[in-house]
Amino acid sequence: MGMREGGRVGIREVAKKAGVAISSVSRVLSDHPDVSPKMRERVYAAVKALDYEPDVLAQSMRLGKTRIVGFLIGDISNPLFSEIALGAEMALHQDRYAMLIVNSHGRFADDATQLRLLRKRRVDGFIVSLTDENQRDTIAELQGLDCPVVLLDREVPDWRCASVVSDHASGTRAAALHLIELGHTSIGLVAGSENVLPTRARAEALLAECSAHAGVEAHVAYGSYSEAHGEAATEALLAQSKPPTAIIAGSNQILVGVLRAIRRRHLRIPADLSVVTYDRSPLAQFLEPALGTIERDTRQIGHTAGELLVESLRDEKLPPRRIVLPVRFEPAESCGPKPTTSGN
Amino acid sequence: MGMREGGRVGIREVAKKAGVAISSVSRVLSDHPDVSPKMRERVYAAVKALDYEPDVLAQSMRLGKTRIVGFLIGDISNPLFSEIALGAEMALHQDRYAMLIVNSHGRFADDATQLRLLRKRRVDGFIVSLTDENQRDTIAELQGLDCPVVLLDREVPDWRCASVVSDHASGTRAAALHLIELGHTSIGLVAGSENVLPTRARAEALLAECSAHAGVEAHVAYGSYSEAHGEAATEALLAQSKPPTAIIAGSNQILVGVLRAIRRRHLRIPADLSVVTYDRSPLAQFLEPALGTIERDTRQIGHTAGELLVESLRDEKLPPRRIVLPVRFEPAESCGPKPTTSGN
DNA sequence: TTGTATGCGTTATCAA
DNA sequence: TTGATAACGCATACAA
Repeated sequence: MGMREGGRVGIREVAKKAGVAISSVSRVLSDHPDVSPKMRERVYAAVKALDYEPDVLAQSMRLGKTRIVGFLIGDISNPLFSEIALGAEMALHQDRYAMLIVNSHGRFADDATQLRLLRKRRVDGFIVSLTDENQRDTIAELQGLDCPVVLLDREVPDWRCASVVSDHASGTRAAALHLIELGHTSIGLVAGSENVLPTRARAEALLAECSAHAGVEAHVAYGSYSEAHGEAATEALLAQSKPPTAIIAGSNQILVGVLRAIRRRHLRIPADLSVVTYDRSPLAQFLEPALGTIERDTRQIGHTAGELLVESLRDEKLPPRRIVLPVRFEPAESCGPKPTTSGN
Repeated sequence: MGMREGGRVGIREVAKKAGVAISSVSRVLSDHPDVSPKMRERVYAAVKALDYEPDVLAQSMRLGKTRIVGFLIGDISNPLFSEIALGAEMALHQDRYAMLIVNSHGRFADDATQLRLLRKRRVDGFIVSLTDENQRDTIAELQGLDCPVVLLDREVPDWRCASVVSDHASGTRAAALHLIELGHTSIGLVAGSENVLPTRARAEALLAECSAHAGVEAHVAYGSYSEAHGEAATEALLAQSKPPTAIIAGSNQILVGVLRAIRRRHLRIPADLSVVTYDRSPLAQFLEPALGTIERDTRQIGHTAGELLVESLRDEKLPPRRIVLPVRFEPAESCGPKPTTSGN
């Protein structure tokens, strides 16, 4: 082993051992074209003998690149995000990028703070899922970055940026149409924050689909992506004089709240109320009845974002691409015909 | 703004602007005790005027510290792990540590590979949840690290290391006792890999509790933490001549397989078979019937691990601490009396 | 208390 | 094709 008394073994020791210049060692290890086979051999022998590993810190400092990607996300413990993170990590890992994950904890002010932190860490690129697309601080911070950024299901006003988005509209329209065909004339959407693209895209799509059918109306309850909002908004929707007969839950967390409210009111699904949700969770398949689900391949979303970022990292002058990924609607028993009695 | 033509603004520009030496700027910014108030003022003024930010890369290289912690985990998309990761990130973030997450994807060979990657990245410390505690490569890599490590629910043979573990035995004993009191005399545990502490601790506890009661036997099916194993192992257990009348699922993923097998056989819970599972998932509360659960505060596990690591980082010569966190058993309707008819 | 000068471990420029 | 050497941006030992 090449254990040196003081600390680690550096390129100097390798050069000395191989009897060549430091610069030659560097050239060999960075695959410079102009090196003789003999030189290669000697250097590699010394490297192996000393068990030398280049110091990435020094390399980063010299090259101005860290080969680290920053990943800003609302909350890694959200299964949706953690799946995306895994997909991204797999894509990045293939190109030897590491991933620094930071959470905004759903606090919009933390978007800018965490971006700044990542920038200070000198990450080479960003994958970003903002909590709020409209904060001036956040936008300024984003625009100030002089490295590739991939937005995850987000769009920032007046800023062209590479992004990976899901085709929320199509999935939502399919679900709405299904409910309408079952006779529902009032559909509630317990949505998340208006400040992110998916919420707006879904609400728009639902409203559009409903408007396209005479006598069908939609109720959208904006709020946060939380159980609490899911529960409260469902209560509010059902407390209306003419409550919806079908409800769409805007996320896994919201779904929990929706189901809580439904349980508290002792409503039967779908006899009293039809339910649809976005994004499948692992145990959903065992719920009774099975839930109609608007779903997408979360792993793929992350992987695509990772690939797109790597692509931009390879050639920083590439025009920003916007990739749209499919969304499916899977009907299930939780979607039934509109109840004939209007009471609850 | 301190925009410089070429690149970023460095400490040199600040020194020049303030009319002081580079070292004085450095001292002020690193809160050196011996600096006059006047100097402080001038430097901070220049810093503010130029919008100077120290280059962490250069700092890291100089200090030999990155203020980054490496987090090795089986699979961040596993809700259990992602909750732990969130807790850890919160603790680390408080001490201005960033977190580099890498996944071993449940492949034991990747434990060593990913650890090596993190080491090359020069992280200051590790939080590690191994896929396999007994691989020589992994152990060698771990022992070769010359920085603090916190093991997550793992223990490495013949190596003292700081760790955060759950009190698996107590939760498992409580569940077993509950089932035994309900009259069950054959309890199946669909466990995960024998190569990690939780599996062994749980199996041991179950076997011990069963042995302590005359006529009660336990069947442990080891395997992987996967749906596939959950399903296959459950099938195998139920196909025995004297199948268990209660089954404990070793993880969320295993639970999915267990429930699949149960559904395929059209067994009723708990009339035909009682079910208990480890680790609560978000939608579990809406399953019919509710599942008896052996659970713990995953967020706290991560947070504790983060704190413990920070503590070790503060004083590297601290003796390794082992922190044991509580595990609760929450009975529910899925645990019923032993079926009187022995058929299935 | 402040300034000067060296080195951290590389890569890259230039000359040989 | 190879070698000597100057940065990269900062922290610190030492001198003043």
